[in-house]
Amino acid sequence: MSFVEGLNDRQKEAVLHTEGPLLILAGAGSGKTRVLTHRIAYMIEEKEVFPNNILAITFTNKAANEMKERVGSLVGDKIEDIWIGTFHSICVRILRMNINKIGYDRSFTIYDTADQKTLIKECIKEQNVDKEMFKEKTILGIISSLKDKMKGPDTYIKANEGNYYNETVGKIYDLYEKKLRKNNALDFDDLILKTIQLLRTNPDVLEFYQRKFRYIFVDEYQDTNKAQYELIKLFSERYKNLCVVGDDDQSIYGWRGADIRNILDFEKDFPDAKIIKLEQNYRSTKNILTVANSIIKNNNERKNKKLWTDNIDGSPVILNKAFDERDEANFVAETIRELVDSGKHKPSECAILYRTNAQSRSFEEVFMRRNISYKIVGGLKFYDRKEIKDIIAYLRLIQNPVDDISFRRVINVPKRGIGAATIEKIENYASQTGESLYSAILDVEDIPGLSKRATNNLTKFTDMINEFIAMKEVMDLKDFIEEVVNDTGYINELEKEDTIEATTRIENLKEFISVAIDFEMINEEGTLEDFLADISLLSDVDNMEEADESVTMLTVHSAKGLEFPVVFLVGMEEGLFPMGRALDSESELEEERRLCYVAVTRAEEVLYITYANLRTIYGNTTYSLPSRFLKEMPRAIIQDGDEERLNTQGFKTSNLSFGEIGKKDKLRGMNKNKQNVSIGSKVRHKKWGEGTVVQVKEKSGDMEIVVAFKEQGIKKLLLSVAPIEII
DNA sequence: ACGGGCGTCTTTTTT
DNA sequence: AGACGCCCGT
Repeated sequence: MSFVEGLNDRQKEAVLHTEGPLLILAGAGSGKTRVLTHRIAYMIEEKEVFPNNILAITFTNKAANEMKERVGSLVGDKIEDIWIGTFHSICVRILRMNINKIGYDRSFTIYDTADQKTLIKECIKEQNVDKEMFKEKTILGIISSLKDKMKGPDTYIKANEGNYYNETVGKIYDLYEKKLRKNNALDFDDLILKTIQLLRTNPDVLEFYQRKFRYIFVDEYQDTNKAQYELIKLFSERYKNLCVVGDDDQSIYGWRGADIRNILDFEKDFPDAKIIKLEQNYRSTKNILTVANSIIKNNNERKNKKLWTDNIDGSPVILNKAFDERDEANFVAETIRELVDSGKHKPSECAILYRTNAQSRSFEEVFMRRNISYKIVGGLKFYDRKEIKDIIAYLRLIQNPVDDISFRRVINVPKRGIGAATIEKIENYASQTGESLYSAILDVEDIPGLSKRATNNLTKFTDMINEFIAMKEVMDLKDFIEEVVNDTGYINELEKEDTIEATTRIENLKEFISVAIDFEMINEEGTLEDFLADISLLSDVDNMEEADESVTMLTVHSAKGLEFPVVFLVGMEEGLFPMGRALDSESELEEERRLCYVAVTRAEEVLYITYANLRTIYGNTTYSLPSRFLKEMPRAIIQDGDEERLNTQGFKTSNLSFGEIGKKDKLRGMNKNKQNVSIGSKVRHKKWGEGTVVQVKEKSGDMEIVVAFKEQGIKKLLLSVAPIEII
């Protein structure tokens, strides 16, 4: 069997180049996964590389599973010995075996964002500082970005001497780290950082993994941050057989610490690196690709690369201007209806891509009303639900009793008469003795000031948890979790509630148990520890079911790596896409542009782009201009779906060229003698009917008027662009 | 221990 | 607009 059959020349070259550093610049839809999987298979089957000498790192579990499946179909059982996983899961695997060497217990807990928040709140409180000035979200953001850059609290404090705010943040950071340590817990960033620390301080461990990972792959290299970069460097130092795959044009996580320089500077960091560009696209039509190319070429910070395809021209990209977000949603719904009724596409082949999650609402409303089934990716995650977090907290406490965050979460859930006053007494005592909360209540008599009742309740609690700790050793996972759900009285309390909400929660818990069953099937030797680590590294896209008959709605970010025959890119307006605050920085604007590029390249056959004239964001209705990115698209292959429809709705439309769309709105109405508006004037609005002006004020060279409409209530309008006339 | 009222915030989120 | 967190009253 040949592993280069059916590949193009560039792809073949990438498969055959197995020794030394290699950068594969893989454009969207250029068959990168195919190259990666074939390259691994080729190495194993033809070059006699041992599977256990291969490490493949991806960013998502989904990508990891896909790779496992595809490589597995080429090499069979040997797949078992290859380390394929996300950065985080690979690190967990290494840490589970070795973290005791840097002073943690191997049963460590992984804290998610919510746990981090709880912890940081505690730190701020303990520092006794003005919490108006030190917002948890801001501080968490600073800490996370420092961690991404591998800067510890000490360096930060030193670098900010004399700066009260920063110094204080540094102290909070320091406290945060100490608390994590004390709870035997690691946050997501720590998984990488502690692995680096482990390798740096233990030469034998480092050598072991360097020898083991003789061949290394990293997918989505453009999204790596400093810490991940350092980790890869450590791993690959010995053999330098490092193959990274990425696309600088698809770097959209800069705001999370992804450093685009990692990919732009690969040749500098790894001399003698070979670079292969994959520019042939197998996914999209020529028309779609032309639009994508003409957008991305406006960026400066990029490698020179241009996608091309042998695919057909396809249908023109269709642009639609809507009146407001409801109108926009109706257009999308109608179009999907037509596509489905005419038998051209299934609902599951259609996706709606937006910039912010909040935009999904208008689509949901319209789709629900029209009975079109849909699913939303993102939003409230399964594992973020209260009942799931509660049960997980129980499991974590059982597994790692020094985890105070989990302790606090469950100590009085369900209610067992242990209130805030009692908890405070425990805390005071524990902070004196320096032990964990759970350890403190094991000797409950030693804690001063507790009531008889509280003491009793606490004893019952420790008896229960201790029993669980003993049980987990002898029971299988699913039975054990069921036991916890029942014996804690959690289900009981929900059943008593007898509300629809409580029933949903019970359903969710059942779902959680079936997650455990699935886990047990895949991991026969899996322990509670493994299970907890596994689920804390899961995301929403991972659980996306395929092949059902509904339209997918998701943010552009979540859509990365996916493809759909029909894509609706919606909300293409200045201030929304690109986002308002990205406008003052060139690099942020470029990231928005890459985001737009990612969106466009998700489409295989048909691409619709829509924008609305009027949009309500945060309860504020404003007029918006079409996105600048629209003006970067070539007029020639874009069909303005606008005209016909607007005419039927009675709106004026003009024949201005595409690049002038922005001006169209400004021009309209300017000659209508609107200057004489004052408080009390009666106006008629195209959509909202008659109203009375109640306020007039100047706003950035324009007049903003506030109008009380008879039916629709109070609206703010910009005089120059609002479709109103004075009556 | 719980609920109501009020102020605040609101981009994206692979782990 | 809507969600969330916090404070205070019961």
